[in-house]
Amino acid sequence: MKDYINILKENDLKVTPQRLAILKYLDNNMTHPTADKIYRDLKKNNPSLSKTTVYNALEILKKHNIIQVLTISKSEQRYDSVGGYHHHFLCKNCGKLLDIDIQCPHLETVLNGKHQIDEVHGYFKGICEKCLKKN
Amino acid sequence: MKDYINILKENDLKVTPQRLAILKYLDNNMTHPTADKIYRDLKKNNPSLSKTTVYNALEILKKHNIIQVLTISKSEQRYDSVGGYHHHFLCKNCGKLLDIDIQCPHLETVLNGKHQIDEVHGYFKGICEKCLKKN
DNA sequence: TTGTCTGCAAACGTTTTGCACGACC
DNA sequence: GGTCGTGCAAAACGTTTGCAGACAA
Repeated sequence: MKDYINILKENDLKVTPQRLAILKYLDNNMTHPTADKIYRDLKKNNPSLSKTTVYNALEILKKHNIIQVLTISKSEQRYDSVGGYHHHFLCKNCGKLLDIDIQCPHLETVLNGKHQIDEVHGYFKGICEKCLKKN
Repeated sequence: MKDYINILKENDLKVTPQRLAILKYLDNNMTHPTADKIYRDLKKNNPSLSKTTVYNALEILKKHNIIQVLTISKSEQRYDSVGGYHHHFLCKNCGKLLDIDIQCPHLETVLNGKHQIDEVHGYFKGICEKCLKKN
């Protein structure tokens, strides 16, 4: 188990139970949840939790590059603990959001000659393996 | 000038002045506007235009792959006439959304073995050339 | 103690929905 | 005449803001 307390301290962030819970939740959750999903799930064990706190915590964790925001789904943001450089696939049939562990360093290299690239998001949409087999 | 009427007809879509205006606007606009921007600009020459119509038209054009939706900016969707396969760069400083005309066929090829890939979105974020020179 | 974080409620901006009217085949 | 598109208003949804009290350092 990761030392979430130190992750926060290393980034000069105050350690609060809420931040720890969110950090831990994201790190153990491969579903790339929305802020609302995080809120609803964590509220079960912490009934006083507020949505504002979830948004605040996500915002500050994002600023320190501890987590990243995915905008692959329209009209809602999904969150991801930044465990190595990877891309994402969204199944338009079942809605699952999967990690894609292949890269394309080619693109970033070419681009970095002109603009300064801070973030790279590869979003693929279609029908996932499981759904293909069903039909 | 493209034959927007035929684009609609080929897709078995009814031809209306509103759809034509939106199609033409998107095709001649490199800024990847939001639905609201499209609405505000087109309303100048067509005061009776409603937002619902803009959303309806964008939705049906999207379904027929005549246009595509970009989710690179958070909390708002931007639209793009699908003129060839390309990626996008968002400048976090000036907010400009630029077309990137390089590709990475590698990724899609690998992925297509497992999942069925219908859409590929490459989103790059950082500081654009112009903003870099200013500072 | 001091500055920051939390939690509530209200506001906000974008997108969606329900419905009546109008246009077109 | 029946289907589909339009336009208005209202609702829905995710997110942000203002503020008072609570907490971490």
